[in-house]
Amino acid sequence: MPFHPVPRPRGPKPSRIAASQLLDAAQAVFAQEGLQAASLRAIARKAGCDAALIYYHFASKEALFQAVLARRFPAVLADMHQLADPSDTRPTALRLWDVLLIYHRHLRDDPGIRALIRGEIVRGAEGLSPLLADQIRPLTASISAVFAQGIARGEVRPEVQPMLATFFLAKMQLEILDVLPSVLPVLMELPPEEAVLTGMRAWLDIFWRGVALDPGHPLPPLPAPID
Amino acid sequence: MPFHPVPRPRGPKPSRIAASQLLDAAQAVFAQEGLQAASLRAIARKAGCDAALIYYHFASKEALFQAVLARRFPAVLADMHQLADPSDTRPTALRLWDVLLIYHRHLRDDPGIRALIRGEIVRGAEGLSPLLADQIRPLTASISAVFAQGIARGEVRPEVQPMLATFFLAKMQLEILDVLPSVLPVLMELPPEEAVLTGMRAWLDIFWRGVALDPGHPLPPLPAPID
DNA sequence: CCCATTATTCAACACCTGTTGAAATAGGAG
DNA sequence: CTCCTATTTCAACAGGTGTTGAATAATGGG
Repeated sequence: MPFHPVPRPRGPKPSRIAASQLLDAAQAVFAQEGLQAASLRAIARKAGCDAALIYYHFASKEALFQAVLARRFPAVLADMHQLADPSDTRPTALRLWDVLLIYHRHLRDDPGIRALIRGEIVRGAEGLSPLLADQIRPLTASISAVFAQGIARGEVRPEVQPMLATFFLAKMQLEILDVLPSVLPVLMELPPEEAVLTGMRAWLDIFWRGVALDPGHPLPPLPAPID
Repeated sequence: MPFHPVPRPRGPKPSRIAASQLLDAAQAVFAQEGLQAASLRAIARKAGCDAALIYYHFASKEALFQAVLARRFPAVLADMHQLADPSDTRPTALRLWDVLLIYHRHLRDDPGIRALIRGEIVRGAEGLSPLLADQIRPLTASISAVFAQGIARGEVRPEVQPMLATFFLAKMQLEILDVLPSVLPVLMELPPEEAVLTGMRAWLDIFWRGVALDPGHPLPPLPAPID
C-alpha cells in the first residue's frame, strides 16, 4: 500500500435519493425476502446508497417496514371497505369472490405483506403488533360484515360464525397466492399463470357450498380479475 | 461425520451425550424457532454440550434438521396410510375428521415440522427439498385417496378434485393449529384450550358441506381427540 | 461570498451465525 | 500401567447483522 487511501467524496451524490425511493427498494426486498431475512444493506444496494442513509429517514429497520406497509395498506383497506357497503345488493357469493379478487389484486406480488397479514410478524416481533393489528382489524371486519349481511339476507346459514368464516376464507386465499403457483403445476398439468385462478375458483366453489343456506343453488359466474 | 447408530461393537464407553439427546434438544429448539431462526448454539445449550459436538454427529445444521424430521415423519405417515385403507367403510366425513385429528395429534406442538409440511422450507433451502418432498408426497397421497374413495362411494361430489381438496383440507388445518390458539381467544371469548378444537369443528362443518354430494345430510358426531 | 443546513458516506462497534482444526479428556484393550 | 481411539471442548475464523458517530460535500439563504 504505497498510496494513501484517498477518501471518496462523502457528500450527496448528484442524484438525490428521496425517502420514497428508499421505500420502493425496501418494498421490493421485503416482498422477496420477508421482514427477517431482508437486510438493510441489500435494501440500500437496491436503492443505490449506503445502509446508513436509511437511518437518516427512518428510525430503525422496523420503522422502515412499517412505513412500507403504511403506504400499501390504505388501498387494500379502501377496496375492502367499499365492498362491505350494506347497500351492495349483489349476491353474497359474488361479493365473497370480490374479497378473493381484492386479495389477488393487492397481494399477489408481495409475499412480505402477505406474511404480515398472515400474522407471522405478530409472533416474531412483538413491537410491531399493536400498530399493525389496528390496520388489519378493519380488513377482517369488512369481510366479516359481508358474512353478517349474507346471513341477514337469508343467503348464508345462520350457524356460520362470521369471524371464523372470515378467517377461513382469507387465510386460504393467502395460501393460494403463496404456494399454488409453484405446487399446482406439479400436481395437475397447468400453466402457472392459471394455477392461482383455478385454485381460487375451486376454493370458492367448495367454500360457498359450505356456508350457503341453499347449497344446491349454483354459483353465479365468477368474473376473471381485471388489472 | 462418523455416525454409527446403535452398533458400537466393542465401543469405548457409553458417551455422556448420545446422538438421540442431541436430536431431542434440536427438535425442541427447531419446533419453537423454526429452521432458520434456531441456532446451533441454542441447541447445544439445551443439550448441555458445546455446539461443535453437533458436527461430530451430524454433517451440518441442515443434516441435523433432516435427522429430526426423519424421526418424526414415519409416525405421521403410518397413521395417515392406515386411515387411507380402502377397506375402511366408515362415513367419509368421519375419515376426514380423522385426517384433522392425525395432524392435531402429531403436529400440535411442533411449529417446525408444520413449517416444513407447509412448504416454507422447500422455498428457503433448496437442498432439503428432494428428500423431504418424497416424505410429504405419501402424506398427501393418502388424504387424496380418501377423497377418491369418497367419490367412488357416492358421498363426495364427483367434480371435487382430490388433489385440490387435500390441499384445502390440510393447509387449513395447519393454519388452525398455528394461529387459532392465539387469535380465537381474542376474536371470540374462548379459552385457548378449546380454540383449536372449536376451529377444527367449524372448519369440517363448512368443508364437508362444500364437498359432500348431499350437503343436507348432517355431519356424524365428531369425537374429540384422545391423548 | 459565507454560512448553516441537509443529505450522504465511511468506518467502526458489538453481536450473532455456521463451521472447523487442534487440543484435551476419558475409558477400555493389551 | 500404557497406549489407542472415541468423544468433547476451546478458540478462532469469516462473514453477516442492525446501528451509530463523525466526517464530508452540495445546496440554498442571507
